[in-house]
Amino acid sequence: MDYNFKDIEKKWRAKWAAEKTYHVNEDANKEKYYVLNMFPYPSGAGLHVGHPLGYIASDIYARYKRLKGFNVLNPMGYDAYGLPAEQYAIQTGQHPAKTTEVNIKRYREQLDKIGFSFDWDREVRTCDPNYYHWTQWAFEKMFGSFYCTKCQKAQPIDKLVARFEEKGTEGLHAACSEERAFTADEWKAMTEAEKEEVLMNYRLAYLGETMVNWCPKLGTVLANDEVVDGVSERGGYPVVQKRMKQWCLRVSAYAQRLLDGLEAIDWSDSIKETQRNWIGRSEGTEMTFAVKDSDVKFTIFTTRADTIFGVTFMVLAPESELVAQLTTDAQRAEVEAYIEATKKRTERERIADRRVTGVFTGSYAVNPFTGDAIPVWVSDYVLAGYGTGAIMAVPAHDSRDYAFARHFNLPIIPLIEGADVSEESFDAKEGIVMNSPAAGKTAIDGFSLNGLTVKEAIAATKHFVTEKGMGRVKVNFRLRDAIFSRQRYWGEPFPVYYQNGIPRLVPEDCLPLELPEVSRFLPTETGEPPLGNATRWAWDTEARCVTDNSRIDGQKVCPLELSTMPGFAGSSAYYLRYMDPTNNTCLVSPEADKYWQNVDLYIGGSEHATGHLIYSRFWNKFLFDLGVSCQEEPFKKLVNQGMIQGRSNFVYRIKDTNTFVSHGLKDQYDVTPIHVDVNIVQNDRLDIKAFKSWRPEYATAEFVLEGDQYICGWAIEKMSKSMYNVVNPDMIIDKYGADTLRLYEMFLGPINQSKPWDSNGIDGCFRFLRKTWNLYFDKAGGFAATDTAATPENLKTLHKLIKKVTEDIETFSYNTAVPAFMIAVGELAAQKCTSREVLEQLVVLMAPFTPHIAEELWHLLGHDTTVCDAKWPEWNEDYLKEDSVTMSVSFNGKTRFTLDFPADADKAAVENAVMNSPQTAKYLEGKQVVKVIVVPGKIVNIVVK
RNA sequence: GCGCUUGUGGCGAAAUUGGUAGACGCGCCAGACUUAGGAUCUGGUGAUUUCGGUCGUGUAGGUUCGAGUCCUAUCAGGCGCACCA
Repeated sequence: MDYNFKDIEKKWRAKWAAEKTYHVNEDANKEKYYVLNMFPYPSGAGLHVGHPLGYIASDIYARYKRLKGFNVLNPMGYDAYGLPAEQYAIQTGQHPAKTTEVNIKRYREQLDKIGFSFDWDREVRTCDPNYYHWTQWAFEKMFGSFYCTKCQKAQPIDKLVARFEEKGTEGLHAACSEERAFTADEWKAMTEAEKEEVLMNYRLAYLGETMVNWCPKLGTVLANDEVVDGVSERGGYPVVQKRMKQWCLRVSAYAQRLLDGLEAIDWSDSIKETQRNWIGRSEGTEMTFAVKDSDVKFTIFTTRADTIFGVTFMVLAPESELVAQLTTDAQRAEVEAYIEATKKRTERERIADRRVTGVFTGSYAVNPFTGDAIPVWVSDYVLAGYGTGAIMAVPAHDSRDYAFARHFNLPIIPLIEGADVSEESFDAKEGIVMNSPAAGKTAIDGFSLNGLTVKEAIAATKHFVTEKGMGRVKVNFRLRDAIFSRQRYWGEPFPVYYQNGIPRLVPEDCLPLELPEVSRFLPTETGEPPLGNATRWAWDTEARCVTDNSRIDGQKVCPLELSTMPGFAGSSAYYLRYMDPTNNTCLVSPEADKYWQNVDLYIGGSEHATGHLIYSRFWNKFLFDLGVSCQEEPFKKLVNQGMIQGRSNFVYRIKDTNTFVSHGLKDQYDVTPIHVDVNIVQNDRLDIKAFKSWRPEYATAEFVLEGDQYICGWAIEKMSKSMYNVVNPDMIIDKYGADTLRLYEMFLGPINQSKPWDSNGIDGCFRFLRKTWNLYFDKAGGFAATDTAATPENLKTLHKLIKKVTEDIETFSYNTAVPAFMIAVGELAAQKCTSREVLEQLVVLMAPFTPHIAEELWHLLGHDTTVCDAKWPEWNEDYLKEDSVTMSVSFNGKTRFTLDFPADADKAAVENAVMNSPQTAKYLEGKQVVKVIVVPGKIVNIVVK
């Protein structure tokens, strides 16, 4: 009987859907296991073979866990809001709601063909009002919270208000945008607008005026992780720095917890390291400098407090407010010209062109240790957003300061014994400190660092600075607050309206605030949000509903916020929503949350390391503080699947002709390589007929063949339409079936490694499935399983396989599990095994990998339940025991021959037998035995002289 | 520049974690069956060799009876961060 994968797969897919085989409910009697894939953004191009890689890997694990008796949650949904979806819609001239709908349908069709065990009843879409209700809800909670740095958690903003009423900011521990100080009386005297403005400084979701990444082409601001090399990640358009009022999330408040949380989760070192880098914790000192002939004081941040005696100039960021205060009249024109010039440069230009630039302000700061006057400069190598936007420059021990000093001819004072700073700075934090202070000079209170190691000197300076009130020890993070508004149409609307200019929340019970229809949804270069085009887009505070724009009167009917939330908003807590996707009263019920806890296994690409994977950890920590999520970390274990690259094929056209030369002969001609559609090439052989009809201009093409074949060249490139190397899973499934595709994708190599797709090896996997199928049928086509007992040989093969496959699944080494199946099936075929007990367990082992064929065979074996409810077999070591072991005998580590021993032979017996064997005698001629090493079951090594 | 990661046949890759390197698959070679083969089945396949061997896991050292595996240095590729003071 033939392996008719088409009928088999179609039949079971229909049945699984009809019987809701993969639907799960909370079940207190069963242990839960939560498997999750990063949900896809449904692009217009559909799935290519790279997309399902992670889904297949997680599906195998989900099915395995189910067979092991766990109650497995394995959901799927769509990340449908955001920039990519909207850009696609704009490019194709359609409404994003429409393209999203169409794309999702296409995705679903493709996904359904691969035989996943997703519970589609739990599907979520980020653009669905029932879903984004809870995105908006979480935003409202963040707006209504501040971060207490003492108890290290989010707290209701009311608590902060109560505190201000009582004590003002005295002894306050709260994360904020800028430090402020006021008394209770001052607070009470503030107007409502003033109070609101103050509270914005502390809210976790706040309206802040900051430098943002503005992308004119996309017509929106972007978060830091959405900007790569100074251009937008989507589309590659230039990004400029612009001061704008934007909604932000105070992610920075959670920086320490985000860092600490990494210790407890099972993620790869590289992703953890990337996140640590992004969070960028840096312990240093803040020191205050006075300005000569002025009342102005300013603070700098340094990790090298020990180098205070080597400070020869100070530098301010061009955006710093201090610049205006410190610029003298004589220098004003020059400074203003410099700042104008800096503003014009985009981020990209600043990165590309690292010329040293800067200008003197005319002011001098006073070194608090020596009283020396130090010139204050402005330069764009100092960033406004980090530390205090001002630095003390120590050219001898910082390469950037060194370059600056060299360029402007400023003094360089070495502070470390033996450091040669004639050519470059000495940046390493090592060595013995000198010149601190220089010989013949004295510092305040006789302070000296001379003779200390750098480490000791840093500590001593910190201590001194703190004690004398000259500054404080400070931890800085590179992690910035996330900019949360986008001047775009296709995203979650903010549940915010403005009453007399003060932002207010749309009442919780009025959520979701639905995205309105607009006449034009295209973004504008000047940044007017498309939502401004909606006619009904104001909030009636009395009727508590959205109303007409025309009726805005500043009191009862107020304008709504017009920007929308960014792509990462909807993807930050979707794993919680899967637990309880249809709940209309809360994001997730406490019962569902308590049962499913958090994601046990999360699979997705490592490109989200500094985006989604930070934001969702932040979001979950916030919900944890609220008591909504019972786990602080959302994803216990993370597996990063590698990218599937494309394998392009080339034909070689002889220049100025329509003749194509086969790959092996191309060097004899002057040829142009041309990409050819990989779908008309098999095993690098061109289907000439298909090629001729591929494009009209090739209809008359002629060929120079090797033998009677045209061999194509190949190269590894990104999988993309323009390279004609996109392999569509539908075509593979049509030709070989979903089971073969699943098996082959796993067989391709380790799951976490990037690798090119190469259709060449797929036949091997198909042959294996056919062989497996044939194992269950006799020559006449009858079903072969009988009630004969399994032979010891059968059991050995089977249990070897159970052990190998179980261990490989547990460690995600699917690529080595597949060969184990191939070997086992080969052995069972050779053994002519027909034993039902063996064949049945083989089917269960295969079920996670190739569910369709397994289900078919399971039913042919006489079961009327699904194979998903079978029990994963356990291996028995007794069956694996060998009667005899083959041990290799080496001389000085070089293997010479092998000998067989009984499995239970002890060291002495083995040594005795080896030393008395004729082979050994032959090798020992004229040599002297120094030592004999016996590793039972493995090797005997004889050391000779 | 800093951090992470990977280097093994013609190709994708294995290697019980220090014990016979190259499992398994692709490709290639030979044979069988075929009108035919880009179908199927069987066998072979690291290099070299005077057929005894010898050499082989990016390179150079080291530890060890024994190293793909551990240590040191170095080279190359991939990824991430990057004027972060």
